[in-house]
Amino acid sequence: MSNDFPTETPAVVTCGLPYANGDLHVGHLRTYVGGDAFARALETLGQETAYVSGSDMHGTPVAVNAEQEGVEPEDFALEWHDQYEETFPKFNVEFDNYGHTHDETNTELTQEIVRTLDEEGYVYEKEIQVAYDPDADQYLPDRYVEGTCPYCGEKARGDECDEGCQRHLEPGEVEDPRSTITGNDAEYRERAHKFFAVSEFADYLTEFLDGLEGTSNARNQPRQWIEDGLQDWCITRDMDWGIDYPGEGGEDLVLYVWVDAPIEYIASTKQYTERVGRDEYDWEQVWKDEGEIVHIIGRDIIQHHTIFWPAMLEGAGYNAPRAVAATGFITINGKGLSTSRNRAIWAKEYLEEGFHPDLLRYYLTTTGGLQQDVDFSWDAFQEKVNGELVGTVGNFWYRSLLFAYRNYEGTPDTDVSEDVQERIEGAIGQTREAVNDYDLRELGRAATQLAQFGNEYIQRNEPWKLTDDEPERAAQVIRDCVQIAKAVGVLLEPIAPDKAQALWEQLGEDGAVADAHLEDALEAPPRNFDEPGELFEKIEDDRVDELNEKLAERVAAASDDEDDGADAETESDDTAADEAGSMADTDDLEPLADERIEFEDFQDVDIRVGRIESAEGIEGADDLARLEVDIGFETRQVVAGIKQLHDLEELPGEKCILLANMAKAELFGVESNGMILAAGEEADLLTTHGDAEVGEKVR
RNA sequence: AGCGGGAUGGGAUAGCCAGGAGAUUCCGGCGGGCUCAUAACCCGCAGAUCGGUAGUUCAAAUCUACCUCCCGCUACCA
Repeated sequence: MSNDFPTETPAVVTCGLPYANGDLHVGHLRTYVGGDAFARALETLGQETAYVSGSDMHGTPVAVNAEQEGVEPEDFALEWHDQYEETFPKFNVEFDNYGHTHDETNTELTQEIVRTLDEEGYVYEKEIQVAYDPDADQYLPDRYVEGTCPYCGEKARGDECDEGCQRHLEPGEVEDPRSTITGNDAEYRERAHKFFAVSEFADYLTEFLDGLEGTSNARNQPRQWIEDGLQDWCITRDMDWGIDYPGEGGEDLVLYVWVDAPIEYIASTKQYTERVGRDEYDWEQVWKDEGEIVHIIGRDIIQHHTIFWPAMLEGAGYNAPRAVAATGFITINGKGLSTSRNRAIWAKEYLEEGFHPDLLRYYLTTTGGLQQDVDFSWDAFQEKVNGELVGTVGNFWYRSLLFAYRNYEGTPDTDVSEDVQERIEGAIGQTREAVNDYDLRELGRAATQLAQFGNEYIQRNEPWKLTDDEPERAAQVIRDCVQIAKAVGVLLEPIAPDKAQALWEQLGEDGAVADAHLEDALEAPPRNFDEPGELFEKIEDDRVDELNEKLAERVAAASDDEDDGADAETESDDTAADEAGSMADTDDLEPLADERIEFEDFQDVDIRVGRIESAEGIEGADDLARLEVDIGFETRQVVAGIKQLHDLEELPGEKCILLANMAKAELFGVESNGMILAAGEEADLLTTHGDAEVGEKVR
């Protein structure tokens, strides 16, 4: 789009709604901080911008969890909503409006939009099979039901095949349905539901994606869906919790959560207008007339924002989004973030450790590209903070301002040199480009590289040597440095607003650096300012060790809990089995096979003598071990479920029996090329007791 | 099975969409400088078959095809 930011028309930046169902962690923060930084950067460019979001209150998980806690869904969700609203400002994530999907604005707007879609002929009614629990006398939407995936045959939830092919499942698709509430077998009943004719938008969406800005994954991923043929979308559910379906024939239906959730973007903007006035910001102009809509989301909800949502907007006569920027996930120490295993850095925890929010903001926005998955570790965090924020930015700020203060009581009374002026202009250009590329890392780099230039500049010119003999040149150098310091502050504000503001105040500037525009980076700072202080503090090694230990302990404790839980469930069985095993009670043995096979059949099986070369556990798997087995001709990598049953260190050197022509398989991402033979629950390894050589066939 | 992301000097990353002298930045190593500054900062050096193979091209890290390996989501059954 040639229509670069800043545009004549106002912009709205949104970020994916946090689902009111659990604590916030760094994975969430990456999206909200990213959106916040982007919105701030737009404003620095002089773009009229609103940054809005809200809590996602509806849907079955909230209803289910509320039920388990014995509270009303609304109260349950509101509690989380309140917590989110409190937490965001602590990370300097400042929404112009933060609402929730259950409030009046969103409820009304959602119903209005659905009504419009209906009137425009995009909504139709269809009888579908809905799972129904006859004992509990209720219908079972989405995750209230589980069963078998019709596509791959795996166990699946009502709304998606979570364990198998990952397909999104429409209501009525799951086979062998069972109620998750009662565990009862469910039956399918005919039930009239409302459908949104997404399929009619295929051509529109293809064109829409061609012009969509943001990250490439958001543009490419949905194309596959369109090529495969779009399915119409069931937009109603048999539930109490949600927004009532507004049209005829759906009196006891509520809207599917993904209908009203994105509409909160509009509703939240509307609330903002209602608060500040239409002259200040006009939500209708942005959403209906002309405006720049930018969605910052996690990469797990791309389809909703690039298929369903733009189709809804188009069908209801609203503007299409200009950009969808989808962030990658966060891993912790190289492993997947797991809330159930407590392998996560929680928002609350980070704050309790006493770290400044801007440090995490900087880390999350400048480590890796926006759509890249990013690893978080306290070591990397320390390295980035100490190296870039303390060493480069903080140090430059401090040495420049301190020198200026001591020798000139502020900004030396002279003009900025041409070279430095140009260098700052270059950084401004770099920033402008970064924003238009939705590249937050580059945004940060524009600032830190300028600070680095400042360090080189002061070093090269050595003003401390000039003050006596060449006072004018010294003043010039410091004048330049103070200007660079100020420019770095303006450029860094979107990412580290608090620290930038602190610098602003040290420079004796009035007002807020957040209100400054890029051009202000070239305006002279006040003539006088007070003695500056250090704005960034080093993180010591001891501190990092401590944090790593805490994290490790926590993760260990969580997996212990899990094991305990599992043990508790099966403990009696295990004990019984152990005793039975030693007594070889035939009642516990698998019955002998009745069917006989021919010798030819046995010939199909290629069993060899092997020697285990190495054995190591597989990360993340409790039982699986990766073995390298020498079978004479070659060494095979085999995955075996023996990790907990054997001392892996003792295995290398042991002979074993290996089924060599077993089909290859991949377990936990590790290829298994063969199968080790073992007996019984304890996986007692089969071996030879004579001098059979490695590679010899067993017959 | 599947889907997505990745493979670039010791480690971590950029560049790839819009091909053009074998490449960015950070950390680490080695050597030097400076002392205004938070043992900080500045300069220099070492180090790479840009995962593999084939192809398109005058030219490929960059495009195409295939392959190998890694990581995440799902799976503990080999």
